[in-house]
Amino acid sequence: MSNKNINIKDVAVAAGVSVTTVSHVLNEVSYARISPKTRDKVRTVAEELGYGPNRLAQALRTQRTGMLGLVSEDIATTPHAGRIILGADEAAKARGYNLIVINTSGSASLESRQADIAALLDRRVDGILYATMYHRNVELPANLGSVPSVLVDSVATGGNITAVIPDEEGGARAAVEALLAAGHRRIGFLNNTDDVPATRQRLSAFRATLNEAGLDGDAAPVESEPSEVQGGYEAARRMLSRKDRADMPTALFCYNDRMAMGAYRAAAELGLSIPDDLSIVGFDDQELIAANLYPALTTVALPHYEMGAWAAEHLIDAVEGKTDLSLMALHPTILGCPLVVRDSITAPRQ
Amino acid sequence: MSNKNINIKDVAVAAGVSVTTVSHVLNEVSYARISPKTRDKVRTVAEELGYGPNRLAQALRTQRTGMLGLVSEDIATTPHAGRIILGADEAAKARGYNLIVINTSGSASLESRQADIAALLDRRVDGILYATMYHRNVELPANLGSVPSVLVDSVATGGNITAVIPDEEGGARAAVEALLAAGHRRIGFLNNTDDVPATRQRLSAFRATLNEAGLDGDAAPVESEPSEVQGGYEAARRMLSRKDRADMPTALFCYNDRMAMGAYRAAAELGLSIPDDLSIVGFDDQELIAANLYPALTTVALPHYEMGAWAAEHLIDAVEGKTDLSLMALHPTILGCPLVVRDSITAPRQ
DNA sequence: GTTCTTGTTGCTCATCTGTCTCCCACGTCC
DNA sequence: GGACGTGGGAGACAGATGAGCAACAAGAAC
Repeated sequence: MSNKNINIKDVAVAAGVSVTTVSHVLNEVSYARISPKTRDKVRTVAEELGYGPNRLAQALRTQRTGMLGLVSEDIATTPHAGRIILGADEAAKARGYNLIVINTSGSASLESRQADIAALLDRRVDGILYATMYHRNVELPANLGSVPSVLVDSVATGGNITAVIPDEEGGARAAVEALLAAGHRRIGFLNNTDDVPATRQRLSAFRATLNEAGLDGDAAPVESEPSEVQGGYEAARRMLSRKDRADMPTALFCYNDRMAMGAYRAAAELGLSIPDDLSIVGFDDQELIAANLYPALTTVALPHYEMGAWAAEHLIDAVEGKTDLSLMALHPTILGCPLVVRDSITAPRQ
Repeated sequence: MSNKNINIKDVAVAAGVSVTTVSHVLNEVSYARISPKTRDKVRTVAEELGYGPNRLAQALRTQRTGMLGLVSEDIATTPHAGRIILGADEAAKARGYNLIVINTSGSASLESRQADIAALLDRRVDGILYATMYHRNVELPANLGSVPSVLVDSVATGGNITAVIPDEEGGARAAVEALLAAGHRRIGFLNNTDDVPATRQRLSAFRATLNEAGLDGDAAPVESEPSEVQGGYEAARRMLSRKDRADMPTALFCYNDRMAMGAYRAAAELGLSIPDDLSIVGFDDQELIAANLYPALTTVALPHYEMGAWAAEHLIDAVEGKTDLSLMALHPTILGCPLVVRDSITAPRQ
């Protein structure tokens, strides 16, 4: 398809019919009565000429562009953004849509983000996906509301916009349960210091899961540091340098893979071998880290691909009138965070 | 700007002038003679109404969409893709263009990649950026030629399409020179086994740089493995387990940061401390790894952001007739790979 | 057996989407 | 009657869409 410079009129002339007929045939207009012979002729000619409709003209007339705007915060900083884009792109492509991707920074002014949305609206996108790079409450540009939109990986401060987010609690639960299942009873948590939902939810799930296993979740050791490698290192040093040996955790649940990476180093320095002396679970499944640490890190995957695909899918449904987004806007949709088993968990010694 | 549903006619009516006049004023058409009063009036009204031109109609009329297609191979696999997109997006945005991003897989069939290009052409993008995720020769879809295009991070097998690639040799040279400058004389190279240009070019630059320093580059030790962490580990084990201690390298140049990560582990196992016993330089500057290893890895950065920006910039120049891409197509443009100094290099012992 | 009505089938015409741009019109002042 | 200053009209871009027009057949009325 799509030899530029061939338009519907060329096809009409070559097939010896009117433009209208070509349009009717190619769009399979239901009420159009056209003989099978003519239909064949039109289709054959269109094919031969390599005709593809000019989507601009089409969009102008039908008031539908088949384009979705994807504004993504900090696209380059994390590999997560790529997975969201990939999921959205594949879902969109499967339904004949394309993505206009615009990068914005999480620290960008509201005006600049508003300008990005405006650019998308000027292009008459059918809907907008607004993706943030970590699950938190965001303040949305006001003009976002003028077109169907879905939030990816965050919820809006004002509420009432459809959103998909990861199941932080479920993921944390899965991580802790994996440690419990391996036989661990003294489990520590290296938490983040940022005030984001994930921090609170992973912590509460951590405690709750321990409580449900008959342990004292509220007494379980937690050390908080910034969620980087260095923070993980320091939190782990503190936690693993406890006075009483019998008190020391045999397993660590880390807020993310980067902190887990720091914990690996702390363990190495303290002469603790992973997983024999210390089991570790991470969170995020940043493959570059998780798969490449030694031993490879068992961790919880964030469903970025799935969130991107879910968002695109439902946005398109809304655009096509198959769904009412406002109904879904009441509560964010929560997608599971599966455990990715590698080699960093085993039974505790003895 | 861009309150949907407000069109130029609304502005014309509200301002009490014709559509033509509004168009003339807003586009600052040079030959249009319109009184300052009228101009003010039109602009004020347009502002008040929140008018923004419908880019679709504009594009249909002017035969220019202000959109660039970016087809990116394996967008989600590496963070590099994000940097290319970011560079391209920022350069494009600065000139009023937007990007339609389409993902494709490096292993996708030529037809499927051709279909992606076709979708872009149907949307009448002004030009196409074709980004691959590692610098190699690619076979391009034939329909790419029908619109100005630029290859990012690779060169075409057929040649004669403008391309930007990283300066592999310069980067390797910088890495080796950093080791030489620190005083190292016995330097090993952990190379990749893939048959890509980078493999050959980094190797030849490695040898050449040593030769120029008065050393015997051709005798310098090289171990090749797949360019992953595990490969780096194995190559480093072999290289660092040489019979003769006096023969052992005091510094390692690694094909990429992942291999360097493997080398770190090998060094740790062999009781070699980095950088005191062994200096290491990587390549790629994958921040997640390079900045987070301990000690932080000195490495060579690939100019992905810069390549994306360069490509968008020159593509737009070509679209706007300011540049003739075919002139640049003769030789790929080469962008520098700067050394990123961290903590993994120091002077050799004694 | 002819003419008229009615119904189908097959396809086309006119109009619309929103914007740009070439060309023309009108008035005024020398 | 030009020159100048101001502004408007009518396509054109490429396609979508619904009303409507021929052509023909079958049945009805005479």
